[in-house]
Amino acid sequence: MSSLSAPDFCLHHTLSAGQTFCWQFAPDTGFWQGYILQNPCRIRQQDSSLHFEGSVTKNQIRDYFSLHPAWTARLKQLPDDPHLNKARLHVHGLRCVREDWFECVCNFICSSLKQIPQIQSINRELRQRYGQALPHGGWSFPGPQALARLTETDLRQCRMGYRARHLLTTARQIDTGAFDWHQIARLNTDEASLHLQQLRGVGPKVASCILLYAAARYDAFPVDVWVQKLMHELYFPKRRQAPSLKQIDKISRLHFGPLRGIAQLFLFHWYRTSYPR
DNA sequence: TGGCAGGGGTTGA
DNA sequence: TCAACCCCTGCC
Repeated sequence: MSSLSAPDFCLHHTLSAGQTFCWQFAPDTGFWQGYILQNPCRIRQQDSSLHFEGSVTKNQIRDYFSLHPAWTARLKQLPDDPHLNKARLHVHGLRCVREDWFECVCNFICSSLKQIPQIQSINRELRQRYGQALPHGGWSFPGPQALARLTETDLRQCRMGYRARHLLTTARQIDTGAFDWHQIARLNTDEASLHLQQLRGVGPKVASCILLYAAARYDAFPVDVWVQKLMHELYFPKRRQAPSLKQIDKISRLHFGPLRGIAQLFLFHWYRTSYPR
């Protein structure tokens, strides 16, 4: 068992915030079991220390959980907003993960009209059916090439329903080179979002999630029904109708600035788990 | 036990 | 703008 210091970090908030779907919590041992860059590992937090075992390195853990001083510095740049301040207090230690990009694409294509446990189940099925057994246990997440070889019927066995067609087309778009992930680095976030939306099953919401959780684009602002609800309730309580997606996009830029994605992360997780109703 | 509504979007008409 | 898309869960 190895350890590393992780002050101002909460493993539990970070892994239950709907950013990543390859982790499972074992309440009896207090360990989270999952994968970092195809490395199976078990991690437990005790105060400000992380104890872990598996084939993962300390630096991989630091990169995955954004355990860098830059993160703390970034938080200081968030606006002084009463709701956001409350959210930051309630879900203190929540950080943005840095997920593998292809796994992130697949997770969020499968996330439409699905709840977290179902997305986790699809991730497990994809690994066990179409990944490879890893030397230290567990299964790799299949790459685009492996998925592109499959049929829609194969993918439907992972209980993803109509999303199978989307996932298969996307895997083939990537495998044939019709879509190039590395383009993202050369584009600003709005352009990168449009680039991602060339992939089948990727709309504005899924594209923003991919940019935020796999490309560390902290100005990406995913708007789902929860964010729409919280923006309405917290920021426009007098309006009868919920603000439109376009209005929320505009307001979030003005109100939260270039780190609006981090603001979204805190508000979303707080609203879903601790917001008093 | 079974029927029904609804859910963390996207597509295509 | 809106129905259709699958499957799972919670509720009655």
